[in-house]
Amino acid sequence: MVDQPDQNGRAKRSRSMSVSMADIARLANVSKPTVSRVLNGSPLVTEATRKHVLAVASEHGYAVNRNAQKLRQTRTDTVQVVLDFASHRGGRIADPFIFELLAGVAEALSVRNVDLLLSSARKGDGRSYQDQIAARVVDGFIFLGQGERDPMLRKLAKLGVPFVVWGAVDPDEPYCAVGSDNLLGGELAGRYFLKQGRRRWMFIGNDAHAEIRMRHDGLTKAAGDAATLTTLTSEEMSYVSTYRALKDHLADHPAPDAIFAFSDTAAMAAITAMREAGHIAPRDYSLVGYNNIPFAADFTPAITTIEQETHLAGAILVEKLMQLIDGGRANSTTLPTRLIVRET
Amino acid sequence: MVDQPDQNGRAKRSRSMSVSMADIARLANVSKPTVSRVLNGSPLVTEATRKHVLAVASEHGYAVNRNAQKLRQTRTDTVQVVLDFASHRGGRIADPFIFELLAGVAEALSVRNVDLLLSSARKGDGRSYQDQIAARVVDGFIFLGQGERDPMLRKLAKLGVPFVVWGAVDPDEPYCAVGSDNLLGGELAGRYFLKQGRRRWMFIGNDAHAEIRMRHDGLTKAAGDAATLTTLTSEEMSYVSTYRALKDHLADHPAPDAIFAFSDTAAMAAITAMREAGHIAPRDYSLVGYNNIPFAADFTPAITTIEQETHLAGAILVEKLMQLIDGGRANSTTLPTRLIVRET
DNA sequence: AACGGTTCTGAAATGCATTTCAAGAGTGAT
DNA sequence: ATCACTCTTGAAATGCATTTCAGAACCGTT
Repeated sequence: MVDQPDQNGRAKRSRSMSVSMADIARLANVSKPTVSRVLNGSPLVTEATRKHVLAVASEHGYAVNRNAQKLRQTRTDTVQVVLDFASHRGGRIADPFIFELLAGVAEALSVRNVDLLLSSARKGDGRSYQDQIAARVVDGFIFLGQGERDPMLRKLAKLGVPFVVWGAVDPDEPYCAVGSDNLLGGELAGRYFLKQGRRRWMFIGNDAHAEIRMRHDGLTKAAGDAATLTTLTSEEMSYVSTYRALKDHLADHPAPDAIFAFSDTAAMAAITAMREAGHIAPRDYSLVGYNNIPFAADFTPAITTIEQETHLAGAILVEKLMQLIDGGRANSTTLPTRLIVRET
Repeated sequence: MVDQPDQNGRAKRSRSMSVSMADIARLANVSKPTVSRVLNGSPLVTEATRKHVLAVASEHGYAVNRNAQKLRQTRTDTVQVVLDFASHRGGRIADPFIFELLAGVAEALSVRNVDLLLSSARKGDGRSYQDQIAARVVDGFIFLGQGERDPMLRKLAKLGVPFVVWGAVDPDEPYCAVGSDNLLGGELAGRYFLKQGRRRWMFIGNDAHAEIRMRHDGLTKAAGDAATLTTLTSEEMSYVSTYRALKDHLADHPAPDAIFAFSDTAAMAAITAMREAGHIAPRDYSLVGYNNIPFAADFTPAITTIEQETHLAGAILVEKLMQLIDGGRANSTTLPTRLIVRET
């Protein structure tokens, strides 16, 4: 029934190579339904038959053909995770944050025995996502780190495609988004600055991204009348561009005594630029980064930062998506953030 | 035939919701085979029928049921990428290197229209991988960043499961591995040191990993009689443990005038530890890291490092795997590495 | 011994697309 | 008008597991 693979790591694929449920049924002297029931843990079979069938199946290395199975069932038990690799490829990956999020999602799916189909964000109009559902490839989608693709997502939501998004939470959007409480993140940074007695704050980040804008808003809220706030923005916001922008700024402006950077990478750039202008943290200014990337703790000085709980985030994203797939509804949520105080 | 999804992002799932090829055939007044031929670009159909069928299909948002399709065909056009998330989860992710590799693989698969099933490395004996093949879920595997799982891989190879591995290339192993030319990497670092006139070298890394051992070997080879070589090892080799180990070492040993670190992260730790002992690069010593992580260029001082071509690596891994899946053979290859000279 | 009630098992229908093989339609040649 | 061909098209078989429904086997009752 099954051909022997040869030594060279290469299986001969004769026509009837694979074992089917019918084969197992025949070999075990039972019928297909019985085999099916055994394999699916149905309580309707006798312990004796169960053991016997299991033995035969295992002896022949039989595994249920998942395609036939999925063809018959409504569920595919597969979720597609859409990642924006492209934005990373050229400019390399700035933050390992998305990777951690992916790990969290992968773990949560694995616990539920759901497969993870990974794909890169397509240029697309969303039609390809619809097709994936129609083709019964996946039950739903998790979008990670899409910057600004709202129109497509809105359309997808209208079509009834089950999906969840990691990103800014906006109650007006018709889909379920999960994201850190960015407003709180900004506030936490602000309160920390107040406690340190800082009064001339700077925010580094590009408000074009909803998530970053909210961090900015949180900081503004915390500032109130107690502090002044300047903003440093550049299009790209990589390490290098942040460094340059800050250097330029310091050339003809007074230095801030507190900096809140939208990412730890930007925070490191800020520290370097400030040091070169003679300003040392925490002596001359306080600084808070974002994401708590592994290296933030190792940097000299160790960076005070806002942590987003990636593991929890993955679990919640998956939970919400499953609710949608089960035909329920799921509303957006923000996840708590936490200030991790280090040297800066 | 198709129900309207309602406003709430939630499709009603009535029994006969989905459109099948038979439906399209009926609606287009042709037979199933004709629809199938149209959708698969067969040249056997008239241009007129082709257009008509395509129009009907698109009008009804029809997409071929991939499960039925895969059930019929021998190929699944899906590859499983196995990643060692677990090693990252607890201790967070040290290097973004694996992520870049993943991006390279994802891109290469996407070009070939092959789906990517992402999974975390299981404790497993390899049985689960065999089952994935038997269950016709995937055609083969790509293992990324497995440290030491050779016995399992050897077994898998003997079973004829198509797979490729990113890692140390050992011609004695019965499977196809793709990896950087670590020996060359070590040599490049050594030659660089020689050119700088350095004579008292240090290698930082744990030889338990085959890849790292080869970098060590390459360095040793370059040293020849021209330089002395000490080795600094710790079990874990994170930033912190590397930093501590080097600090301890410097307390009662003379400082090296050249350091080759197995990773850029370790290189940063080394720079910090050395600086605190009063040794500044490149004034007092030369340093070469590994992987060219994005931050290596941004660090102060900018780190000289060895680059592994992740994008190319992804493409090669995929190419080799496809050869195996097509029933051919594939032998292991090493990919060129490149020294990127920066400040250190 | 006969009946009602449980348990367990199997035959057949079902989900959907691909492929083989044969037949139909159309063209040109004789 | 007929034969030989080439193009297109369709009926039916196939791949495999799940589910429904009916039947078999067995138990305890009366």
